[in-house]
Amino acid sequence: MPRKTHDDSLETRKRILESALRLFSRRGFERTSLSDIAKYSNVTRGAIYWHFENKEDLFAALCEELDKDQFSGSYLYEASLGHEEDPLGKLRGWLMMMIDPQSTNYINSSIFSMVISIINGGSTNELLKAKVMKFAQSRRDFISAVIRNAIEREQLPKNLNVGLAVEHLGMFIVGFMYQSRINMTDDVLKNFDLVVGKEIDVLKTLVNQE
Amino acid sequence: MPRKTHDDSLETRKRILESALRLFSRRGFERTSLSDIAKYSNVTRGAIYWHFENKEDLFAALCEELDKDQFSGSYLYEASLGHEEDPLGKLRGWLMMMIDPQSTNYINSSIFSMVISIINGGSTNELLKAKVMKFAQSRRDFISAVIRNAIEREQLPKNLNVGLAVEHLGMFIVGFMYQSRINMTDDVLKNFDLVVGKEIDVLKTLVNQE
Amino acid sequence: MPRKTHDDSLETRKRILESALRLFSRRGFERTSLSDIAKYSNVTRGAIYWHFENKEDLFAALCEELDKDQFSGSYLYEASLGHEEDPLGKLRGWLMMMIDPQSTNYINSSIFSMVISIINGGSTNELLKAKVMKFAQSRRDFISAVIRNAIEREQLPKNLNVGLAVEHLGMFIVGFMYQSRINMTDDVLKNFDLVVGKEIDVLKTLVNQE
Amino acid sequence: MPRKTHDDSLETRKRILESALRLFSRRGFERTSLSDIAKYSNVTRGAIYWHFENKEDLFAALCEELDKDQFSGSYLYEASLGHEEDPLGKLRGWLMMMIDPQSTNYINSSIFSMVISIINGGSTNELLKAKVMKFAQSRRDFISAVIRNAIEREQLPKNLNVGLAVEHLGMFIVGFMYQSRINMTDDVLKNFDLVVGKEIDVLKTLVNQE
DNA sequence: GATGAATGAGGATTCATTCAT
DNA sequence: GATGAATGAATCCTCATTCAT
Repeated sequence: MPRKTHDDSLETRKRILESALRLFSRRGFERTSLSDIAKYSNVTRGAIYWHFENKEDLFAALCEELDKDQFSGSYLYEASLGHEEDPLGKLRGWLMMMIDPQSTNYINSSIFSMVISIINGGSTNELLKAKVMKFAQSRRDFISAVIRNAIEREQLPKNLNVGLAVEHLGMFIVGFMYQSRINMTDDVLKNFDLVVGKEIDVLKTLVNQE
Repeated sequence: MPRKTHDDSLETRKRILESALRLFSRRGFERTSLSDIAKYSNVTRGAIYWHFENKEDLFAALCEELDKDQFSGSYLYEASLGHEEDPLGKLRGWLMMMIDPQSTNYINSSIFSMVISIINGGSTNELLKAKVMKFAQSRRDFISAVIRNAIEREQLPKNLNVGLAVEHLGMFIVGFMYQSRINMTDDVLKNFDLVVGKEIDVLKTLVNQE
Repeated sequence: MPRKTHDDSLETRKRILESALRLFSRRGFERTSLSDIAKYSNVTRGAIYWHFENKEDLFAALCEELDKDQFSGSYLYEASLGHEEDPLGKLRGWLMMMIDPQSTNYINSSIFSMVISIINGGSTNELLKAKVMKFAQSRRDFISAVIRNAIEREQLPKNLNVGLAVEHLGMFIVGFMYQSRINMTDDVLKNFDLVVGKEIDVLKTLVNQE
Repeated sequence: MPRKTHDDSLETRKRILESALRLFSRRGFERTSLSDIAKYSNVTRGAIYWHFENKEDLFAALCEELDKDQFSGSYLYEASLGHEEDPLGKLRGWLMMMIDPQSTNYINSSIFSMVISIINGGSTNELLKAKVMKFAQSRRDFISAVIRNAIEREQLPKNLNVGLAVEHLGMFIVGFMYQSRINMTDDVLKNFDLVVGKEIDVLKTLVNQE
């Protein structure tokens, strides 16, 4: 039977999004059917279509949602604030959470395989691509703010190539994520603080060349 | 139609594998249908089933094939040979080829999205998973050989944490690959030699900690 | 939201019926969804169900509505009145309006495609069929009255086969309608007065045979 | 199990087309599902998709098929031949067959409701529309040839407005068809030879006006 | 009176797979 | 060795309909 109140409706929508996140990130966009999501959320397929236009739109909405709160309240968010005194330290803390299964950082990361599947996989829906891109871009922007903050606080050199640094961090994050999925040896997990430290060290050296 | 010779048959098989590589790496495993591959290879779907048991088997065969010659004749291959005098230099050269669309390194790299899609995507075919894992492992082994070689030649420190180094390089490669798919800024491409240089610098420091 | 007055309610009902007429006649019964009608009327689907039992009932109501005023105030209506002195002239005028996109005659005509879609399309709702039939019959009755009137006024022969004449006119109207939808050449539109004239000439000859 | 030989395949295709004709003309395009057609032809839905790209393509193929043989061997065909001495007589004979349930003329006629549903119903498939148009045009061409033939044989006046005549006949045919579906009185069926005669009489008068 | 939420049946379409030839 | 035909299950999506509010 239909949900009665507006709140019930929001609750349903939330349940669908949560299921979608879980299943998409577990099995990928293609291998997850709306049926799966419906079952997992205890709603009918029709309900999904009430809240979202189609499967791609659901994904786009998911991206938007994650975009909104992927960093809120996180170390990264704090690191991006102007008054933060140790942005680099916070960034480091945020990176360290990538190996903590409890953290949203950990969960959100898994969404990236979908991002790539959508962008690269030949979806012809330009609107969807745009939203997904925006999601990816948002992370860039956040990191960019943190880096600028760190320059301000003289934790990073003045002549840093900010664009390059942002991208380098992106490679680091994505690279870790994927490797860890395939079959990462314990070596990395055990030495993750070392690895993160090296990444930050490298960041410091990515200055503009004459 | 005339009975095909053994050579013709091999040729067909090769054409199918090539098409599969191209299409899988372009659109992903799920979004590529056997129909697509058949069309692209100018054979019928039936022909694919003559050469391969099913779609997953085709993918596994592809992995095996790539495994065989993904590094043969490449800088990486040379770097792994015992008599190579500058293994680190060759490794560097190999990494640099990741931005060259002509190189097999470039093409093969893109196969990794599939690897992840298979491993992560919930395929229940253990045999397939095993083959795919083996493929991924093979790259590890090769890189491992190179690194040992470099230690031998004193280009890398004796107390290097080899496993960690291998994994770090893996993260670097995969990270670059995926970032470049999403929307990498020119910053990285323009400074790719710098970036590769930093990675090698980091490698040198990944020593076992007391 | 405020409780609507009785007038508001009638207005809503009217809006729905108007939209239904427009959309049904444009796209046909099947291809028009209640959603389409709701959007076009700026009401919700639920509102439609308040006023009508279901889609078929909406259609039936539409037929009844059209039935009521399809001819009121038109030349045909005037032609059917006992005191009309030139019924055949009025009939002619009414037919001429079939090529005038502004006239209701033009619009109502297009409702016939639906009528056929319902009758022919295998609806199992006998009540609906009856209503639709009644609608079609109503036109017959009107035309019949006009023809009798014309006989009275000696514009048509006494021994006219009235049933046949009515049907012949029906064929003429429907035939024109459909042909003009497919791809009628200008020949007909340019010579429409001639064509209408011929139809009336024929009418005059449809007398009972010995 | 799959059909074995090429002939079997043609047989399957034919069965599908026949079922489609029967069901489409009985229930209309929209109300006929591919499932219905599959069941009626004793094949699976998949088989339909082997032979036709989609539902619209099936319809287009049906039109093409009907186009090919809608007039072959009929009176109309004979009437269109240059050596026919009584084209108008044959035309008349062809028209008379519209009330014979056994004749293809009778069956084919019913396809026109679909034609209109497609053309008018908002299909966005331009290719389909073109094919359907071609089907409709083909009838025009045939009738046109007959009329020219009749002029040649001096059965129709030299200064006949051929385009108008063709269209008038079209209106007559379609008009009859639809009226007979709704609820035509016996008056027309009983007097059909009279009605057809009148139509031919009218044809003779559709001359170009000064 | 009307809305918003949800259902569920059914429809078109895709696609891996099978198999007689 | 390879093809063409066919199957059938799964998937996305639409839509009439219901009903608590």
